[in-house]
Amino acid sequence: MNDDTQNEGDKPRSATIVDVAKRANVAIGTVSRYLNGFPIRRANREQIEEAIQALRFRRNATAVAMKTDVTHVVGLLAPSFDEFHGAMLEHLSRALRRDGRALLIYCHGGDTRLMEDGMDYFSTQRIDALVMSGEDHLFDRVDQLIDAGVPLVLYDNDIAGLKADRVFVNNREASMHAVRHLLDIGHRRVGLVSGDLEDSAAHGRYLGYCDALEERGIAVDPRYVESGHWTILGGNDATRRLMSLPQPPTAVFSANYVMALGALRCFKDARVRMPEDVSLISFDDAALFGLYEPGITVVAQPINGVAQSIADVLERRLRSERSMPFSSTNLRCEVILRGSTRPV
Amino acid sequence: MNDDTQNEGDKPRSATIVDVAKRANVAIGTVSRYLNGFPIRRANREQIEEAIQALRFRRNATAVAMKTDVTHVVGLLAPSFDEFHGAMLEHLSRALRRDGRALLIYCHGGDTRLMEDGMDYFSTQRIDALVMSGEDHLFDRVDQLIDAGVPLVLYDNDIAGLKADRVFVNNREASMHAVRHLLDIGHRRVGLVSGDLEDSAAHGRYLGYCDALEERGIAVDPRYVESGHWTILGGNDATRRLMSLPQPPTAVFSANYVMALGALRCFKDARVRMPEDVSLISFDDAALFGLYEPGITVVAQPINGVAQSIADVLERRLRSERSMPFSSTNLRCEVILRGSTRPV
DNA sequence: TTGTATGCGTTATCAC
DNA sequence: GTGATAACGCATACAA
Repeated sequence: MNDDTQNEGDKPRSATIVDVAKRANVAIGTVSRYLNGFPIRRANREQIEEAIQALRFRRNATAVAMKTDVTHVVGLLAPSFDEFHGAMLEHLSRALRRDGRALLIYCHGGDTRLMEDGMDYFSTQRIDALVMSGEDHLFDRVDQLIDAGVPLVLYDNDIAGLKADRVFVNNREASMHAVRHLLDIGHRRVGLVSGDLEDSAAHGRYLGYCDALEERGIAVDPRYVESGHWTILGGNDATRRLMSLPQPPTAVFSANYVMALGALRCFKDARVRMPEDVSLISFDDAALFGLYEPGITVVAQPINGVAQSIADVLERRLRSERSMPFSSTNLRCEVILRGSTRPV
Repeated sequence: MNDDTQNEGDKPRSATIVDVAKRANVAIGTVSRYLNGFPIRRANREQIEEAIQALRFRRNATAVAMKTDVTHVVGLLAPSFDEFHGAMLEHLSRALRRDGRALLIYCHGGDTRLMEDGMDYFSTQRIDALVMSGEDHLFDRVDQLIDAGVPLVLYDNDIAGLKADRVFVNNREASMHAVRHLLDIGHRRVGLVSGDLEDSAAHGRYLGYCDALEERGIAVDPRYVESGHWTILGGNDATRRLMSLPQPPTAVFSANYVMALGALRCFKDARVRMPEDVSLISFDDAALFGLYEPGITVVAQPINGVAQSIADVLERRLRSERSMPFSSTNLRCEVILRGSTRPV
């Protein structure tokens, strides 16, 4: 009866609860109950534990998922894993892990086809929930997924009208503070390197920019608003257009850190000195922004807070009532003053 | 018989192949064969396709995994998702997706307990393979996973003695080139901010450093080698120790970009000018390194190449013989000269 | 080709 | 508490 010989090279069959039950001389149901923390007669418990050890038994998560329809896996759909989304992922991964969940990731790189493929993938993969940075034209697909019973948490960028939990930052207020700071130190011509304005995040940051200007009685001049489409190249182009205006801005506000990289590149190429010739403030803090000479003033997002909030709302929705009302969390960003902004 | 009413708020039961078969008036086996691309009578195919559309049927990946013992999910165990590992993750995610696989991630942050928990998690989760940046004291756990039939791919850092595929970069040669460059421009006292020397990556980079010095007849002085333990704070400390030597180095080589951040911070705090007072060269290229004033000379890893190689070797091993001999890939890094290194 | 039946490893529902 | 046994959704061997 010695069955220890595994097929060399091939995938060995690992022990199941049936094997454990046999070896422990108990019923399979008893083993299951042990595994799920239900009360067990002491003698049986010891037998079972011995068997589990000896057989190196590990519960097959796939089978559990199939029975219970719960995978403990959460999907994450993100455009990239740059410093911002990477940090986000890292914190979220850790926070979810504390609740016994893990992240299945899909990275679409802004490519529409890939996004759709990603949604497709997630709808067959039976995830417990989906976390994503919203993309407007995915509305229908996401909506279907929700209909199929998969809870959704939106972060970073909204998709209006979806039955979902939301965790965002106060884009509008934070941007207003940022621009207000520039106005406070005397700037009057402030350029905005914006994200795609259809994106709620870009829109919010744009509105905050407007708020600050209007508050000081400065009319919003559309020529000073250029979209950098969230990318480094786009940010570079946008900044260049801004700086070649007849009256170039004396300060630039970039709606994310990637585009700020493009702006820095532009300043460098055009030999525009910062902060002597132009001030810069950017959304998102990056590791090097504090080290860069001069340090770059930023609006720092509470990335860990966002991650934890996502994990929290997920835990509540998944653990308790799935029908609880949808929540909308709004976290505060912090303006960190550094050397890149100075009075005109 | 109208069963379209879903339990409001609760998880709706989604259509199975049984439902599809019923509606299409074919046997369940036929549907399965259709799904798996086997030949099907035309009339049946049309019926089935209609049913799938109407029922919004999506194949249940969990059930498939249970039957076939293949999940199409690959585990990734990484210390963090900073710029390096984030980029790695992004490329790997995309490369794997092309072969129909996705990544289940676990981030341990260098915490031993979390690493072990991660291994635990992956051994119940029935992943098709595990990709990881090696951690020496995980040898036993990883070995068990391999015994359980899970192929392993090591990248970034090795664990010696494991039956695994390996995808690394030429740490030793690349480091030699980097240090050689410093010597070429006249430096004689070159400091090394090293990673933990037990790590193969750190060791390789250290050896390359030694190679270059010895090649020029310069003895390796242990006082010029300080470990920064891969972290920003560690790198900062290490650099500080280096710079407070009676004869401080005129050039510093940092074994990764995170510690280079610490070095930069040190220079900044100590008002050591770069490159006037000290030259710096770092392993890994970071987005801001090219923009930083002066640009930072780096040894750039072919991150995309690493990711693609991992995907390739995985595809081969998973698709064809699981028993194929283990491969070891070694990719070339590229030294990118920028302003942070200059002749003494 | 197609239909039928069995099993993958668990959980859950019964009687006992 | 425990032991049988029926699912879960799918793939597959086998007979038709």
